Amino acid sequence: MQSIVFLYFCIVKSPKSQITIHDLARELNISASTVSRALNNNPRLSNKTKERVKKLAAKYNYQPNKMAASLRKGKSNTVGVIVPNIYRSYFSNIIGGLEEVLSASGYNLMICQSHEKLENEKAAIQTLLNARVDGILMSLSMETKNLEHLEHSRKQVRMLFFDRVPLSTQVNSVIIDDFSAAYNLVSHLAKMAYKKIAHIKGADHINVYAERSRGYFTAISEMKLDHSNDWIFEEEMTIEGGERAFYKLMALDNSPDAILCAGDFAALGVLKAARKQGIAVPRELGITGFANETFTEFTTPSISTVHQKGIEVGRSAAELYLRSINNVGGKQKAENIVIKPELIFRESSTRNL
Amino acid sequence: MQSIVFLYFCIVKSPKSQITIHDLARELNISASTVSRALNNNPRLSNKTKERVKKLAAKYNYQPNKMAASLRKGKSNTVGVIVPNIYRSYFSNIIGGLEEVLSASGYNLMICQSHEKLENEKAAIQTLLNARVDGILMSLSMETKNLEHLEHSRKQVRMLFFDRVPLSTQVNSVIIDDFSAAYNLVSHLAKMAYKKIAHIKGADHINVYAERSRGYFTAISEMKLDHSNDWIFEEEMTIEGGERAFYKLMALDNSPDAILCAGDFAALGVLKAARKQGIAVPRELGITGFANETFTEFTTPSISTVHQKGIEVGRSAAELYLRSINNVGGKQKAENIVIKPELIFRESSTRNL
DNA sequence: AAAATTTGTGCAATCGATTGTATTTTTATA
DNA sequence: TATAAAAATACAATCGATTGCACAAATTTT
Repeated sequence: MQSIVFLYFCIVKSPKSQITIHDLARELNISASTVSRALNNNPRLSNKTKERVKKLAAKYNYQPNKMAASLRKGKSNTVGVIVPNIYRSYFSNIIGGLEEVLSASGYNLMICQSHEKLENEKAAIQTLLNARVDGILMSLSMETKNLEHLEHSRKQVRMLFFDRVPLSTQVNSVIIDDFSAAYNLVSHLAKMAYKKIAHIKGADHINVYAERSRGYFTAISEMKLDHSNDWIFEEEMTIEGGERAFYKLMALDNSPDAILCAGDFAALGVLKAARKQGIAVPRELGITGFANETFTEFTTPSISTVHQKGIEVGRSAAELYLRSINNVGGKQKAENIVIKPELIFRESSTRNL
Repeated sequence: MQSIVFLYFCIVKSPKSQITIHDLARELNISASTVSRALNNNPRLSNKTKERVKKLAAKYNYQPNKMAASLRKGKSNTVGVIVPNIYRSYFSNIIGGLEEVLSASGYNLMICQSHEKLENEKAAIQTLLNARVDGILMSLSMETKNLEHLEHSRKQVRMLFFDRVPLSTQVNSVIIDDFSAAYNLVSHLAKMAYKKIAHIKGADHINVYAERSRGYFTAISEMKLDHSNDWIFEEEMTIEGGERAFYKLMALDNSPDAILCAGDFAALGVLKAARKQGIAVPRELGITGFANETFTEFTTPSISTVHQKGIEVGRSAAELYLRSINNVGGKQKAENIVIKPELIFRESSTRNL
């Protein structure tokens, strides 16, 4: 008796096996292939049959098994996405943009985070290849300096990079114009009569940081502004990184009066430390960040920064990806899209002269 | 000639078809089933054979086709996640926690956003069912008032809810103790000698908002604090919602001296409006929020709020899910886990008396 | 040395949908 | 009416991995 009750629980609780085209075919006394064709609107079938099949499918709430279809078609309609992490608003915005475009074209997203570790990046690629994604859209982790681990995935699926892209290889990519953004920030600071502009920079092997630095140096030299090697610090783009750099800069005989930070969190660190030291921002010290994190709008003073248009980057990446897969025959040249970011001038760098 | 060149491009550019167990079997002169067993460490095989197979698999960088395995096993090792959106830090933290635990157990995540729309929620469920996920972990959208659309998915896959959970049905769920959090915030405000505490509340059909309100009302009545229906506003949890409520509250003859907001963005709206009106926070007006969004730490004054421990919620949800699937036979009672949130007292509600 | 085990592999069916080819049915034409 | 053409549908193989069962080889037991 006991066991019967037990069995009853199993039956009720375990997920019911789903309806297949064979079930439908049996009930309609037709073959499974006809059912398949009916559901896919194959022109070889009569409308009458199509109607009958669709009606029954609707009645039973038939759900096609995508795995079976994918296996047969050799195409999963899923694309993998790897980002350093989804916490940062820039990346979650990119994902939003990707999803918007790709889901409209019938693709699913499988999202992985590298947490800035090469190991995780490799593992994520494995996972996505096993899941037989049709393509991988990714942004490199901080630790990724060489691209060997991408070689065999490149052979198996279509790849596309956004934001943190390989410097060397010929691949489809979407980035923003970090160079101009940094250049224009310097120009803005100069207009605000800041004379000694320092730079807290990120690691040079990451293209975005390299470009921001290049924009800074180019602007400084073209505008013939004061400069000094003492004003350049490579740091982590974190609050602590910003604080550390700030204290070192303020300890100099010849301290700067403005700091271009390659990231918002570093800018925030500078701001916190400045407030603690009683240095007036923006009057005595101008600060700019990068990324337009939500908090930059609400600090006191609010922080000038660069809106990287994540959603737009995501959309462009998705569109470029779709274009590349619909162009299988054609000679494919790597396409590199550059999105113009938008400078947002706020209190931290705006002073009345 | 032209066509040959064309073909050449096709071959080079199109993803190479991947190695299968049959390829390995052929090369080793054994059967595919033996290869499969070797790779799965089946005890019936000799170590010698296993070694040979594994070595060759490594050499060719063999990737098992998960779709084929899933199809055969009737189990995809993928779980679907539906959140209102991934931009909000609470949800991205939950996803982080889910991923941490589930990926360690060999599961992949497929993430969908409802953007607070019932339509999107339904579509996401369809998509996940088609992808044959093993389970769906979700948080309801704002628009979801009735649960009919969940009925058939409940029959097909295991479901689990977090944060925004169904009020009625018996299902596994993970929530935080919103009631106590709100209760304790009121108690904290009372300790700070605020006498007239208002409440900007969310929609009552969402459990989290209902619980926050209940905590507020219970505290007010148990502590015998002043109260008035004029001090209660249901609003959207946005900056604008907070601003609107603030102006209405300040227009009263008997204005409150503290506002318990059911969300951080509303609290931020209140803060912005108060600053604009020259009302001193926290001296003249106490403010508290909910969610510990990043910006709450960096506003001036910083905002007191509730840390909802998203990562922990995500981990618990994942663990509960794993427990539930490993317990197929057993009588399954719905389990409801409640995480204790952490109150974070900052400047916006802390005054020296 | 013959019989009984144990161990190692192969065969073939299976998961569910798709699709080239074959077959049947219907309609049009001679 | 017989025949050709067109339309509708069925058959069977396929995608790649898994697994129950059968069978063969090696080992142990009697």
